[in-house]
Amino acid sequence: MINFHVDRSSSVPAYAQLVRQVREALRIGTLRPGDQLPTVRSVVTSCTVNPTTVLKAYRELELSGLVEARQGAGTFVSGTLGHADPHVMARLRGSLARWLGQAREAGLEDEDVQALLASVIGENAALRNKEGAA
Amino acid sequence: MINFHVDRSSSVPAYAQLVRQVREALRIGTLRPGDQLPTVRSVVTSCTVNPTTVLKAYRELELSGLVEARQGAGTFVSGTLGHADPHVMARLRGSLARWLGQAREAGLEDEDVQALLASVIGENAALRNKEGAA
Amino acid sequence: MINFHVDRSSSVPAYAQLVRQVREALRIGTLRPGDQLPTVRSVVTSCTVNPTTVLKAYRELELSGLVEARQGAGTFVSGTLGHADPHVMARLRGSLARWLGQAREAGLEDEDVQALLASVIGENAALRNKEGAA
Amino acid sequence: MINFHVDRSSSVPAYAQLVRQVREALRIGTLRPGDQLPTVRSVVTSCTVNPTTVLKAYRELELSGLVEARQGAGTFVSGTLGHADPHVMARLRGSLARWLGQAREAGLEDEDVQALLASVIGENAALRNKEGAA
DNA sequence: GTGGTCTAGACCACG
DNA sequence: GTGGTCTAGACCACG
Repeated sequence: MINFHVDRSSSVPAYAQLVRQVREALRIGTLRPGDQLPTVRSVVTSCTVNPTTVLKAYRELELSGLVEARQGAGTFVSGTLGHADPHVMARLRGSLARWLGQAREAGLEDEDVQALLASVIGENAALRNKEGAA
Repeated sequence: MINFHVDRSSSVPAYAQLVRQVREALRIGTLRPGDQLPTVRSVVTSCTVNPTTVLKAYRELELSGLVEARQGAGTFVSGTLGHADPHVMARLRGSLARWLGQAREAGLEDEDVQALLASVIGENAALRNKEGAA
Repeated sequence: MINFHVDRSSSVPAYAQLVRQVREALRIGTLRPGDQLPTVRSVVTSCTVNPTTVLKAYRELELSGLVEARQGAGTFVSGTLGHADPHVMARLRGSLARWLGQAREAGLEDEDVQALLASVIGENAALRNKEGAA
Repeated sequence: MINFHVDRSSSVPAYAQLVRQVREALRIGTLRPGDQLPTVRSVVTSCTVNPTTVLKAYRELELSGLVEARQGAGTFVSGTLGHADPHVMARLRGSLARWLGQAREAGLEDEDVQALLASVIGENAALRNKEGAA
């Protein structure tokens, strides 16, 4: 079962952090259709947030068709995100982990690594736009 | 000069997006001490945000010692973030770009890629915590 | 609870006056960790300022670690300033009050008294600098 | 001749800092009618401010009748503030300096001392208001 | 022309 | 009800 964590000092709203964590888990396959999400009550105690915050996150996930609340039973994953082959995913994950190891050895911090990926993705998008226009 | 963009549909507040973009540019070396940030008014027109939103972002950067506002003159980078050797940074960027190429070929979307990195970073941190405790 | 007052004719910005009053209250022990600050809305009505002005003050105090805003709950003192023994503080306060009485009898106004203290502090600092250099 | 200093990190505008310093010097007798203020040019270089900032301060002092600009000659003190006997003033200054010595020994910082005076003055004012009303 | 303060007021996040 | 973000826009401080 997914293990939520909420960073109160972040400028991202708490409910959005929960939504993002579910989406990420769906992307990397940690969460699959049929899996149960933590109960609202358990998130309230583990993350010290208000029930309405959790409800807002779950409602947003439900509206995008990713989860389904079953009265009295709990909230369950009902959709998927990303469709890559799990084996390919595992391979890519491995090579990315190796890359991260090198980055760490070179002294890069988490924020450096994230900035680098953001930059490479952005550059990539710019390139494709150009090609698309050409 | 850095080129801001604000995604209004994001749950990340506009001012926080600006802050993050400056921090990322400092991380990857696109922005260096002495460089001028866009004037408040230019960001207002280019990103169609309110002056106070830009000022809030610039003020937060100033309080963390990264930029310096000189009244009547502009806002200038005055600090650094991340201290990796630019050559090493360039090499790592290159290998990450190649990895991204493979990921794209395998059908991964931006959100997949970001989720993967977040997951690998998290796993890595957990490992190091364990080692630290041992 | 601290009672703010804002002097609109002062050249000190309203938000800075609020910040200063909190800092002074922390110094003299009127405000202690755990105490709640007035709600943003109550300051708005009592001092007839704008919510953003109060928020700016509270945010600055929060960034310097002196208070903590809990959304939906209020803003609370979370830090301290000055560490003098309350008893010593009370004694010094008493002798200063007596001194002020004499000053008033001699016809000194508030501004005279403040100027005198500023001057004595400055002289004192100059002396210590000299000693430090010697 | 008065020696200006401008704290750029203060929230008090630069021009207001200059005005305040002249007023304080008049209060404590450091500056007397007939004394010359520094030339605009010299303040510009010593405090690295813009000529217009100095001019604004001098103009404000002139409007309140405290100084007089003589074309081609300079700016001169033409008024007074506070009317205490210099000998009394010197005596009060001495006792305040002794009090400050005790405060310093007790570990109080500048900000503590200023907060204490502000508090004692405020209390005093409250008392007099009550008496006035009675 | 550049940054900074502030108002009046809408609307959101959270408890 | 509490803090937080944001807009539209006036006006000030400074170079």
